[in-house]
Amino acid sequence: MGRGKIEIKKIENVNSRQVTFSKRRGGLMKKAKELAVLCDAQVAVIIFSGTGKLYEFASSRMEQILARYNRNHESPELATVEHAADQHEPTIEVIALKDEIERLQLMHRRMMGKELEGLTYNELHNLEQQLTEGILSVKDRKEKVLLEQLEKSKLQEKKVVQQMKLSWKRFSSVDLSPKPKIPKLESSKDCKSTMIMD
Amino acid sequence: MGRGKIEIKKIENVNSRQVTFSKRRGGLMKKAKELAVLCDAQVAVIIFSGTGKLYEFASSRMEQILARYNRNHESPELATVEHAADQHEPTIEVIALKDEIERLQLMHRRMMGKELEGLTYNELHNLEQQLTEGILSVKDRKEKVLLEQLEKSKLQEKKVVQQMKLSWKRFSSVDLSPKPKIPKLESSKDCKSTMIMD
DNA sequence: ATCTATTCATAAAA
DNA sequence: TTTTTATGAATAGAT
Repeated sequence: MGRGKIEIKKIENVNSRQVTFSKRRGGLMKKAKELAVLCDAQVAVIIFSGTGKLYEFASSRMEQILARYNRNHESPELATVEHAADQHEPTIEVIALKDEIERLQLMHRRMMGKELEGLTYNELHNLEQQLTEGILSVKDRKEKVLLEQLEKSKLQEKKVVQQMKLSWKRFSSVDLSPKPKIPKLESSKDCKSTMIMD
Repeated sequence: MGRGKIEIKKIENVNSRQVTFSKRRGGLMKKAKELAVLCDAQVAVIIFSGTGKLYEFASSRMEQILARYNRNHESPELATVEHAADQHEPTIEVIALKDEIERLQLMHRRMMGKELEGLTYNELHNLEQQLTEGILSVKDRKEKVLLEQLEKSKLQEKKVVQQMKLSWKRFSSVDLSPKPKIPKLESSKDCKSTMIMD
């Protein structure tokens, strides 16, 4: 229905794909609304653009239609299913990957204490167990990190103190040192602390 | 688009409403499919006829689209973390999806207390905070589930007790009949106690 | 976004 | 319901 017939396959040109999306989306929404009004039907349309933006139409509250769908979906013998449509071949892999992401995200949200509604007591218990173990490990690790930092600090401090002692000795030129000094070894990179005088 | 223009309002004639429904439903499904293919969009259409029959179209798994809808709908301001790159080669999208899975899996392992080596003290602290909040929510939910179960148990118990009382009464009142019937206790949730007759 | 030449969808009839 | 056909709608490509 335009200046020429088109083949129904993915439009490769990004710009015209976007334009067509916008036009046809509007058309689809209009048709959905007309169907709902003319035929007294309950209609819901959900569209995600290629860039992930959501568009929706619902002839009544979307939640209600989806709830009804979920109920009716359980009994397939009562539903006429005009299902389509495996597209090209890569989409199957992509769909699988997206499903996996979905699953992982749900798991993550549940570990954050969200969307726990569907879980049984045992599942909740296992989740709590996991979280408890996680916390213990994290606390352990935190402690270790702190200890390491402390150790480093002490070492640093010691070096600085030694450095200062040395400086002091040289400055006062008094040999009170009980033991002869081993040649100074400046191993650390930031122990540059400039020797005064000489 | 037909032999005459029509007004968009409910068609009162039942038969022509039915005919129009059938035709326009087909048209809508076709348009939905075309939109999905042409523009690489994810499209779902759900229709309940006036008589309650379900018709559906989904360009991929309906469950997956509805799940995605639920996520996006709850927080419209949070743009879905969809691939930033413009897809021309499916491999780019696939790689992006795999990376996301990688990221989510690492996050998950860290919440389980594994692979914490690279994290700073602050990151560990935040992680612990998250886990703590998660545990609190889970414990809350667990308690709620237990309470609900307890409530249900009590109700069930009450029903059973009533059932027994009733049975007892009948038993003792007709104990002169040749064959006293002892009704069986139905363990079903809806103890319909259908023991009339005699 | 707006404009048309075309194709498409469909109302009415069969 | 499905098919046919005349017509109004939707829209592809251009501006």
